[in-house]
Amino acid sequence: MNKPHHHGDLREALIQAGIDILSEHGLAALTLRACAARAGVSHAAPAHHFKGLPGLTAAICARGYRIFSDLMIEERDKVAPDAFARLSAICKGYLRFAREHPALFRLVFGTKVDFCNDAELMQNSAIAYGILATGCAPFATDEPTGNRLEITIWSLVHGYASLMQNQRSDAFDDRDEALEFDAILGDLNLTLQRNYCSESSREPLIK
Amino acid sequence: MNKPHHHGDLREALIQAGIDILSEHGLAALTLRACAARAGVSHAAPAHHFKGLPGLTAAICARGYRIFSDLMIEERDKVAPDAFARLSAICKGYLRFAREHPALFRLVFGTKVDFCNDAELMQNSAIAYGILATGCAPFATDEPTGNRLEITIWSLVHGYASLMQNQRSDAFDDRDEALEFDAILGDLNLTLQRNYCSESSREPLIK
DNA sequence: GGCGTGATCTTTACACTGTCAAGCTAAAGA
DNA sequence: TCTTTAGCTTGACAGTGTAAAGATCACGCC
Repeated sequence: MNKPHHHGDLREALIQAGIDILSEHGLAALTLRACAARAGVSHAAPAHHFKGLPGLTAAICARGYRIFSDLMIEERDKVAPDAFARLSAICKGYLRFAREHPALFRLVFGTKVDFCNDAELMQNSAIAYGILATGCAPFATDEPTGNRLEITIWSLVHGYASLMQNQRSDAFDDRDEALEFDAILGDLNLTLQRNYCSESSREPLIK
Repeated sequence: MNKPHHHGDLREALIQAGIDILSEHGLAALTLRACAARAGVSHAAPAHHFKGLPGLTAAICARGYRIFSDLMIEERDKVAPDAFARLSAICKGYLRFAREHPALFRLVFGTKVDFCNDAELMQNSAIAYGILATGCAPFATDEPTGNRLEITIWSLVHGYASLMQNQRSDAFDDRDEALEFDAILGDLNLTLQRNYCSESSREPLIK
């Protein structure tokens, strides 16, 4: 056999195998052995890089959060420097994650992953939520309700994404989801705070 | 052995076993063999009543939806005959389901259950969502946006319940969730529709 | 180049899982 | 009473994750 004994970058290959398997075969197909086989190693090899299946799962989730963040950033960077447009775009990215990566979405948000033992997962999760929080910030007051607005929007987009993805009701049939969610966001009648109004007017000058 | 060969009501016992196992040991402990053992039968006995593990899972979900509906109805029936109070109470029941039955919540909303082959599951699901829809109805206009309001509230309460249950962010630490969600619902500034105003004033006369 | 060490993998074994099929038990109906 | 059918048990098997022993090999030192 001319296959080297040492893979070279097995940890990364296993994570990517997991992402691919989720994408092609769904959540039920994500097993340690499937990932190992796909990476071209024996079924017990992953044990060196991860603390069992839970460890691999956490690492795939951490990667999932990065993909999630990238989609939100991608959508946000497509729109004009307008606070509402930006928030709307970030939510669009959120919905894209659910739609384009259904199994990964379900893994990330539906499984009981042990956060405390994975620094990368905690970091990537915080980054992802931070993107949404910055999208909400222009509309948040300095009062205690400021945090409530963030919870509201987060609950809204997360709930919508979950229900949309489940497609468990006629209510979600045949819809342009991004368009509808935009309308829902509009229904909230979000009010820009005063300090953010002045920043908005300054931005064209910078560019 | 004085144990009868025929259990007598095995289907029901297996479903209840599943509910108990979820409650006591969490979602990962829900196996065919665990349910069979708990019901006092061999591991292959459930195959006569359910189409494998997916069939048992679907039946447990159907039961889960009933528990879900009961909680929403229970909370709704505690409050005054006021449209907003009723909607708020229904949402409180929704959040109670997530908090009091975390594993069941995750099973019902997080697993890919095959709906098309289980009439009871479809029916119970429709009943549950119907309760929420009736809570929204007094605030829905006859315009196409009427359905949007239902989606909005549904997304909101579902997202909030999911995130609260996951407890993945400091944003959800140390909170009275029912109180907060009430405030969030209040933030929406829902407007009663005209026909419902007249019904409200008629109700005391009926009683 | 040889040797030692540690990292990285393979192999083997085992227990748990769901499913299948044959066989057993017993309840219901003729 | 006999036959049929429902309802279960038993045994087998393949797939799963984990543990432990063993093999391979990369690297550094002499």
